[in-house]
Amino acid sequence: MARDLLGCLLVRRIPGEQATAGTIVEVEAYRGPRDLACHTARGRRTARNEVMYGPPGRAYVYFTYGMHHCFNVVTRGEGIPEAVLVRAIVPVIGVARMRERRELDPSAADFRLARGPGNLCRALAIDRSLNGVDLARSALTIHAGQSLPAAEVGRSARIGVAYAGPYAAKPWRFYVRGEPAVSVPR
DNA sequence: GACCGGATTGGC
DNA sequence: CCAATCCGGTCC
Repeated sequence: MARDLLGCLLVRRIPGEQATAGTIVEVEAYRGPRDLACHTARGRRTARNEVMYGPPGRAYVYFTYGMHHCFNVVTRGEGIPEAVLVRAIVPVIGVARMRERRELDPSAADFRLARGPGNLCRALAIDRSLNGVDLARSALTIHAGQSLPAAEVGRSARIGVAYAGPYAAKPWRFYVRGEPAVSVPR
């Protein structure tokens, strides 16, 4: 599911504003109770991660480090709490609006607008008000894109999960090779 | 109710 | 390397 999300278009709509959107180029799979890096590790079930236990195709948005949001796609649900973290998109629609939200130096390249999960959420104005929304019909939607040749997909360990013991090294991060919008290790 | 640390980011 | 900044998970 994580691999399949690469190449899809993530669209953010706000009434009275131009839409903003981009192509997904970096994701990570979080594989439920057995995965010590997952918010549902060891069957944890709390108000924060509750939507991971619900139906698939919804947004799981959480707030972290006191200042950043992260956006996930719930992939299994109904008792199987797994999700895919979306870490980067290539800005495609409403690029100027995304730039306004980021307040970056005007000389910064477009590929920096939504590189990294926190930056992506800022660029698309994603916050906890979108936690639980249906990604097929809501202010945040995902649309099929062109499929990627396997040769263009890179894999690595996930970012920022060094605490997860044996699961820290699992190669469950997927990204588009050579794409500058992908966060650090490309 | 206290305490600890985070699926990050950007600056030094 | 480290500060920013606040919420949630955990334990008492």
